[in-house]
Amino acid sequence: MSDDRRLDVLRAIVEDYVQTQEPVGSRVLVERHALGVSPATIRNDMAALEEAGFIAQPHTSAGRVPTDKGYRMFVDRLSTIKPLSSPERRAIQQFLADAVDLDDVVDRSVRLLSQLTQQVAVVQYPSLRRSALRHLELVPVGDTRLLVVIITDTGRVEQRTLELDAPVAEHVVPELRARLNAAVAGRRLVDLPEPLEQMALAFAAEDRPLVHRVVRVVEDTLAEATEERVVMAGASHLARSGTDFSLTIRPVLEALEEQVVLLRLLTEMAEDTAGVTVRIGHENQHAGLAETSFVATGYGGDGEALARIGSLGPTRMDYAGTIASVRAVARYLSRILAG
Amino acid sequence: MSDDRRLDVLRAIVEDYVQTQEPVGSRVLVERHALGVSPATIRNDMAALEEAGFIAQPHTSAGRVPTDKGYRMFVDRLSTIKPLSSPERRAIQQFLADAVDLDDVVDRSVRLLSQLTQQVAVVQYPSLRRSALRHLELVPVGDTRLLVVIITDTGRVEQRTLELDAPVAEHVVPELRARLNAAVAGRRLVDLPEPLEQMALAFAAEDRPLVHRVVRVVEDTLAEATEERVVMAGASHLARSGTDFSLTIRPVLEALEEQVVLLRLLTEMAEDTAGVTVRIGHENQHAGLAETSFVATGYGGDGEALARIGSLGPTRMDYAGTIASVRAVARYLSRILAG
DNA sequence: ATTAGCACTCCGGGTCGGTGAGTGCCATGC
DNA sequence: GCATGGCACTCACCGACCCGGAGTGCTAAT
Repeated sequence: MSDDRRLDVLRAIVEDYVQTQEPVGSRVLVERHALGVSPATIRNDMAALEEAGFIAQPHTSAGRVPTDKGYRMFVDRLSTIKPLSSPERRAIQQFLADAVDLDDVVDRSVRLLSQLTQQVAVVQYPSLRRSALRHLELVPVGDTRLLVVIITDTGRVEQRTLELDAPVAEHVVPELRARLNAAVAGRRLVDLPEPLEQMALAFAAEDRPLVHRVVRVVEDTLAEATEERVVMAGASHLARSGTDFSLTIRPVLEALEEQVVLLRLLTEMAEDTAGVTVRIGHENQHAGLAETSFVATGYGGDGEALARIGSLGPTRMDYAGTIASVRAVARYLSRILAG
Repeated sequence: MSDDRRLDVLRAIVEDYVQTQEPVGSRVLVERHALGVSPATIRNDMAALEEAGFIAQPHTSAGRVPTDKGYRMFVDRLSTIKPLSSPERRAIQQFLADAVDLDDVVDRSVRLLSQLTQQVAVVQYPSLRRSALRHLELVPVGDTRLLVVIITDTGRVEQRTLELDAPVAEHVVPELRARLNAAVAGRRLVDLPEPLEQMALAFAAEDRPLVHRVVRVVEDTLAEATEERVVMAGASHLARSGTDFSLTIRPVLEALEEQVVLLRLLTEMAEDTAGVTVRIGHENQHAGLAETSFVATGYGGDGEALARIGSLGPTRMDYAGTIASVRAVARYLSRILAG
C-alpha cells in the first residue's frame, strides 16, 4: 500500500478545503494536483483515510472534509514552512518600532498580527511575575493616601492606592522610596521577599507598620491573578463573508471576552517555549472554541517566555501562514522589548 | 384629527417592535394596548404616520416598522424614564468600588454597562488634556535613557522614554524632578506652558537642553492624539440570536475596531454635557453603523466632562432602559474617580 | 494495485399552490 | 367629521414535489 500517496492526498484535501471552503471530491483533486492517478484510485485512498479518521464526509455523496485529526496530521507532518517576504518583515519591524510605550507596543502587535493573519489576534502583557523591577515610586496623595507605582523593565506600569489610618510622617516617604528602590531594582519577583524583609528592619519601630503595608502591596500586586492582562483584536474577521461559521460566532465571541478563557488558552500552551504551539478544534477545552484553532508562541525573555501571543481562527485556516506570522511578530516583539 | 392618539399609536408600535422584533399590525396593536378603538381606525392613523415618515412597511401587506425618524420622535417625546431598582444601583456601586486602579475601573465599567444593556459598551479613558497632574517621575535607565512617567489625578499613567545624546549629569535628575513637580502639581494642561517655561530658567545653561527636552515630552504626551484611549466590551451581544442583524455584523465590528471611529462617535456627542445623547441609525456618520443606535453621556469632572461612556445596539433597542443604565454607570463612575 | 464503468444517494435549487396576516378603501353609523 | 365593519387584494411564507448534478462505493477488467 502506498502510504506516501495517501498522505499526499490528505495534504491536497486540506489545502484545497482551506482554500475553497467546500468539501473536496476525487475528481477536482486529481485535476488540481498532479497526483498522477485516476479519481477511482483516489477514492480508495480516501476511503482508507476516512477509516483512519483523518477525513469525513458531511453527508453521503458529498466530498471529503478534514477532521481535527486530519488537520493535526497536516500541521505535524505535512505542512511546510512559509517564510515571510523581506518587505513584509521590514514593514512589521517598522510598525512596531514606532510604538511609544508598552501599551502602544502591545496594541500595535495585536493589530498587526490580526491584520497579517486575517484572524483574531491575542496578546498577553509581559508577566509582572517574571519581569524584573525597574523602579518603585511612592506618591503621597492628600494626607492619608499613598500611591504606589511599580515599573518593570519591560515598561509595564502598575499602580495601587494605599489608604492609611494616620497621616504619613514627612521624612519617611523619601527614605522608604530610596531604600525600596535599592532593595528591588533589577530583581525579579521570586527574589524579592528576602531583600524587602531586610530593608524593613532598617526603619524605626514606629514606622514599621507603614513600611510593611507598602511591602505587602508591592508583593500582592506582583502576585495577583489580575496581573495577567490580555488584549484582543480582529474580532470582525470572525464574520468573514460566505461562511456558515457565522452561525457559531456568538459562543466564540463570548469565549474571547472572558479574560479567564483567553488566559487558559494561552497558558495551557506554555510547555513548548521555543516553538509554536497549535491547538486544533476540540483540542481546545472550551466548548465554544470547538470549531476554531489557536496558534501561539511565547515572546520576550531568553529561555523562559515573558508572555504569549497567538492567533485564533476557524479550524480551516492557513496553518503555515498563520504560524509564520505568529512567529515573526513574536520575534520582533521580543526584540523591541529587549532593546 | 386626534394627534394625541397617533402618537400613542407610534409609541405602541415602537414598544411592540422593540420587544417582538417583528413588524406590527393593526390587530395585535389594539389587542396588546388599551387603545379603545378598532383596528380600522388604527389603520388610518398608521397611514398618516407612514405619510409623515415615522413608520414604514417592509413590503405590502406586512405590518409596520418604525423608521429612524420614528425612533427619534420616540426618544425625544414619547419614552418615559425607567429608573433602576435600588438593588441594581447597589450592585453597580459595589462592583465599581472593588476596582483596584484606573485600568480596572474602566474595565469594570465597560463590562458592567455591556452586561446591563446587553449591548456593546464603550468607555473612553479620562482625557489627559482635561485632567490635572498629580505627579511627574523621572527614572534614569542605563546611561543615556530617561523614563518620564506622568500620573494624573484620575489615576491615569502615561510613560515615555527619552533617548539622550549624552549621559545625564547625576545632580540634574533629582533637581529637575523636584522643580517639575512643584511646577505642575495640581494644574491642568492648559495652565502648564508658562510655569514650565519659568522653571526651565532656574537651571544652569548647560542643563537647559535636557530640561527642555523633558518639558517637550511632557507637553507632547498631554497633547498627543494618541492620548485618547477607548475600550469596548460586549461585542458578542451583536450576534444576538434570531436576528437578521447578524448579516450586518461585520461592518459594525469593523467600525468598532477603529479607535478613530469610536472616538468620533463619542466626541461628536459632546455638546450636551449634562444629559444623555442619542444617535439613531443614519444619524451616525459611519456607514457601517447605519442600523445601530448609540447612547452616550459624559462622566467625571464638574461641568465639563472628563470623558464619555456609551452603549451601542441595533436601532430597535430598549432606549429607556439603555439611557437609564448609561446614566447610572456614568454617575457612579464619576463618583469613584472623584473619591 | 490501478482503473473504467455503473448504479445509487442525496443535497440544492426551482416551481407551484395554499394559507394567513395585513392592508386600503368604501359605505355606513353616530 | 370621525370611527367602524366589511371586503377584496397583495404578498411573504411554507410544505410538497421534482429534477439535475456531484460524488460515492462496488465490481470487473487490466
